[in-house]
This record gives sequence, C-alpha cells and structure tokens, in this order.
Amino acid sequence: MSENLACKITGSELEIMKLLWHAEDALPVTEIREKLQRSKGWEPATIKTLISRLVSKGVVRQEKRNVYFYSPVITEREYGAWATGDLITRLYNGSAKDLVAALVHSDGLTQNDLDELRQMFKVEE
Amino acid sequence: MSENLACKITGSELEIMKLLWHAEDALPVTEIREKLQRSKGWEPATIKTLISRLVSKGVVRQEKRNVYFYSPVITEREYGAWATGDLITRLYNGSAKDLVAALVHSDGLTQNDLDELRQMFKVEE
DNA sequence: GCGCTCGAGCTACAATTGTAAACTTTTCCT
DNA sequence: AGGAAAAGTTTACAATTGTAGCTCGAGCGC
Repeated sequence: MSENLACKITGSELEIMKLLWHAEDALPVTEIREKLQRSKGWEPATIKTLISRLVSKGVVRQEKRNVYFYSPVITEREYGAWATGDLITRLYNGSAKDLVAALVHSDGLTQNDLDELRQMFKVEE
Repeated sequence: MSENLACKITGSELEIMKLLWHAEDALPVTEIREKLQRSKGWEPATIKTLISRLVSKGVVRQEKRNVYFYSPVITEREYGAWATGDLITRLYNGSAKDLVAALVHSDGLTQNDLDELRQMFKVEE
C-alpha cells in the first residue's frame, strides 16, 4: 500500500530523487551538486531550488548536522509504484495487465527478458 | 519502432486523444465537446484550445468538410508504447523487465491478472 | 436576405516547471 | 577571530500547461 502520496515529482526533481535513492546515507548539497553539476549541466542554484521544492513537497527530509543532509522520505519503489499506477490509470484503463500485455507485444523486451519474466511468474505462483 | 514521435501529450490533451482514439471516425468539435463538457466540466473554449495544440503538435489531423473533423495521427498503441518506454527509461533504468517485476510484486495485479499473464507468456513463447 | 449562433482563430492569464541570480547567514580555514 | 567560501533563502523569469474569453466570419433558421 502507499497511496495518495500526492507526490508529483517533476522530471528535474526526479534526477535529485534518483541520486538520493541510490545513496547509502543522507547527502549534503555538496555531494548532490558534485554529481549533477557535471552530468546535468545545472548551476548550483538550480540544484538548490530543486531540493527545496522536494523538501516542501515532503518527499525529501532534511536533517541539520552543521550543514543540512538530505534523504528521501519515499522509496524509489513507492514512487515507482505510484508513477506506474498513474500511467496505468491514464493509459491502460486501469488495467495493469494491459500494460504488461502491451510490453510483451512490443519490441521492448528481449528474449532474455521474457525468459526471466516467465521464471518470475513461476515463482510468484 | 515508432520512436521520436516527440509526442509530449499533456494530461488534459490526453483526454481529447482518448476520445478520438475510441471514435470510429473523425469527429467534429461538436461531438468532442458534447462528451467532455459534462465529464470534465470544460468550457468549449478550453476544448478548442486543447484540440488546436494537438493539431500544432501534429498528433491530430484536421480535415475540412464544412466544419473541421478531427482524427488522431498516432494510434493509442503508439502513444502507449512511447509513454511506457518513457516511464521505463526514467524510472526503471531502461529495463522493461524491471517494470513488470515491480508490478508483479506490487498489489496492482489480481490473482486473475497473474493467471492471464502467465497464459500470455506461454503463448508468446 | 438578415440577423443569430457557432466554429475557428487569436489573446489572456494563473499555476507549474525549468533554470538561475541575488542576497543573507553559516561554516570553515588560517 | 576575521573573512572567504559555501550553504541556505528569497526572488526572478521564460516555457509549458490548464483553463478560458473575445472577435470575426460563415452557415442556418425565419
């Protein structure tokens, strides 16, 4: 479960989230900046803005220890579930199955993926 | 297959698209309005704006026959594939399999869905 | 044939998002 | 301790999105 998180995370914000999700521990701006400044070409100010917005939205927590350290409040899984559910609602008439069916019939899955999925289904029996 | 459609369809616009996708033939504004005015509470002007934007984006075609008739240029499938791919790229590290795995492990699928999917995988072998 | 109504096109305007500068307050180094 | 540099805060501004009004011209009803 984990619903009405009302967590509309925007594209740019998501980059920050991904960084935080993959970090072991809370991160100070310094580190966030370090990673994204290069890869995204963002100015420090931009990064700060995004972080602030995430904090306002309640999806990132900040804890003071000299300098603020930031960590995600929601997990990547939770957000993924929410975003996926959103897509399913909007495009697949609420049917998760339809989404999977679409994927299976598209060229998005390799033979190997299919094998692994089949395996997964066996286990989940 | 069917990529760089550059078709960023927004939430409101999608409502129009869905209507067009499910229509047998091209529709005049009248009909589009008729369906959405009630369900969405949109003013006629709003609907017109959305349609125009879709036409500008090239995802809806308009053909003159007394009054304009509108029909989708891209199929629902195509857009679904694109949007799903986008989600996969953004959240599942490009792995469609991961998305399905997430779904399977979430509570988004009923036992019945699972059965049907299993069936699907067998066939797709 | 002549308004009236509606479709079509243009303009508007607030909220959100992407991107960032300016200003203020802490830290940290020497 | 003093000041530079970084962290944090406030403000900005253009693009996109959601929502809609205004105007003009053409087809429709009388």
